[in-house]
Parts: sequence; C-alpha cells; structure tokens
Amino acid sequence: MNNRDDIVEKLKSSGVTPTTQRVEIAQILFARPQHLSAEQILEMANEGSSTASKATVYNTLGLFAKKGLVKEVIVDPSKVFYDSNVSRHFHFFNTDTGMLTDIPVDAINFDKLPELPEGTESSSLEVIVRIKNS
Amino acid sequence: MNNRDDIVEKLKSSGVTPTTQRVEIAQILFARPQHLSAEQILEMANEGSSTASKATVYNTLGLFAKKGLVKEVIVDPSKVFYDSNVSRHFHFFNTDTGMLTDIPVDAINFDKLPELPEGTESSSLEVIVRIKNS
DNA sequence: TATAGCGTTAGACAAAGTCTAGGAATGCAG
DNA sequence: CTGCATTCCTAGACTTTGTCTAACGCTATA
Repeated sequence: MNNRDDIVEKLKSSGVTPTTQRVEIAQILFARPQHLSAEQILEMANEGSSTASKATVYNTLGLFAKKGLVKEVIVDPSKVFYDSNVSRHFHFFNTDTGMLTDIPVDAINFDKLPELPEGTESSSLEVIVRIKNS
Repeated sequence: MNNRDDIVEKLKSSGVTPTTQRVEIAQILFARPQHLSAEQILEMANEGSSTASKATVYNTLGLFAKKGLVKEVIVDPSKVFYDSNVSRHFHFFNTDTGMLTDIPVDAINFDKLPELPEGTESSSLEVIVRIKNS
C-alpha cells in the first residue's frame, strides 16, 4: 500500500478524485498503520516533493474520514488523531506521553451492549483505556 | 446535594478549600447529574449572584477533575465536557445534536479485557457509542 | 500591623481548526 | 482548439477553546 498506483486506486474506489495533494497525504497515512495529527501530516506533506496548504490538509482529512478511508480518534482535547487502520479495534491512550496505541479487537469481548436511544443508529463503538506510567 | 453546606462539606472532604467561586461552580455542577462544558459553566456562574472569571472556572474544573469530584469526558474535538456523575458508567454521543447521555454500567458487560502495556497502569476505561439520528 | 500564601482577576497569548475570496487545474461542449 | 463550468487549492484572516502572566485581594498567623 505504499505504491502510488495502489493509492490512486484506493482513492478512486472510495469515490475520491486523486489529486496530487490527496495522493501525497494518502501516501503519508497509508505508509503503515499509525496515528497522526493534522499538524504532523501538514508538516510531513511539506517535507516531501509536493506541498499542501493547511486548509487542504484539513479538507482532505475530513474527506477521507467521511469516505471511511481513515478514522478520527478523539482522545486528546487538544487535537484529533487520524488512524489509518480502519478495521475494528480499540485504543490505549497514555496520558503521560500522549501516545496512542492499538488494542486488537480480540483483546476485548463484550457479552452485553446497550440498546440505542429511540430514533438513532450507531456509527461507532469506541473503547479507550486511559493509562499512565506507573 | 444542592444545599450549600453539603457542597462545602463535599469540597472539604476532597481536600479542596471551599472558596466562594468554587462553591458556586460546585453548586452548578452538582445540582444534578449532567454534562457541561467550561463555557456553559462560565456563563451559568455569571448569571448567579457571585461571579467567576474564565481563568478561575478553568482552574476550578481542572482542580475538581484532579480531586475526582468531576470527570472529564472527551468526545467532541471542540470542547471537553465535565460530568458530575463520577460513578462508573459509559456514554452515548450523538454527533448530530452534540448531546452526551449516560449508559448505565450494567448495560455493558465485558468478558475480556486487554493486558496493559509494560510499566503502565490504567486510569480509566471509557466506552463511547457514537450515534446519529436515523 | 506586617507578612506569607493562596486564590482570583483581566487580558494577553497560544494552538487547532474554519472560513473566505481568489486563482489554478481539469474536463467537457461546441 | 476555445470557451466555460466545476472542482480543487491556496494564503491568510478569523474563531474558539484553553493557558499564562502579573497584579491584586483575602485571610490567617505572629
């Protein structure tokens, strides 16, 4: 998933027109499963050959999230993380270091889940285990 | 828990000196189980008899959270909610309305939880069910 | 009455994110 | 190819939440 053609294909098949900037950002995100902030992505994008403005980075991340290419992870009040792993999983968030790490799906099991309020549907189930150094 | 003396006692027994502003803010929070943002609390505090500055509201909420009087809930990237219910429970977050509601503990059951990373301890386990209007 | 220490304050500041207005690229019709 | 519409990108202004700073007030104790 680090090769440009695969990325272009991936974008297209999600209904995203693969512009230079979008492909650049997608390459950063999909290089490996990771958690990046918008700031980090902006910085990384501008180290590479092409560049992208702040507005474009935010627009693109919003678009990717809407299309399901990326998952927004809200654990730190000061910034949102973009997770390139969209398969079902959960998170540890270390409040001492600010580090976000994955918990595999099969490490948690629910045997009971709540009924949703009338007139609503679920869009995601998040589990965050906040940890600190001991 | 809406009576001033009870609140003063509650603060004292958590090691918080009960100043005018802190009692005012505590009264707002503990009037009933609810989820309020700092902005809302600031506004409500300044409708009442005494007043509190922005800095004091933020300081006080941070102090209350540290002392376990209140729980920070991070679900909306734009603001943190302060939850006056500190007993174990989980949350629905409606992304259409921005409304945060409780899920009682017994509506969710885990039969498997992950091991923590080496050298860390858990500080909280959060479950957030994101919902939208259907 | 002096002093120390904590709490509060206004307002400046910081950082993440949004908005706007215009320009560049792309694609399509004729 | 030319003209036109549409989509995308951009710089920079702006907004909002939250933090910081420096001065001031309050209370308690000696």
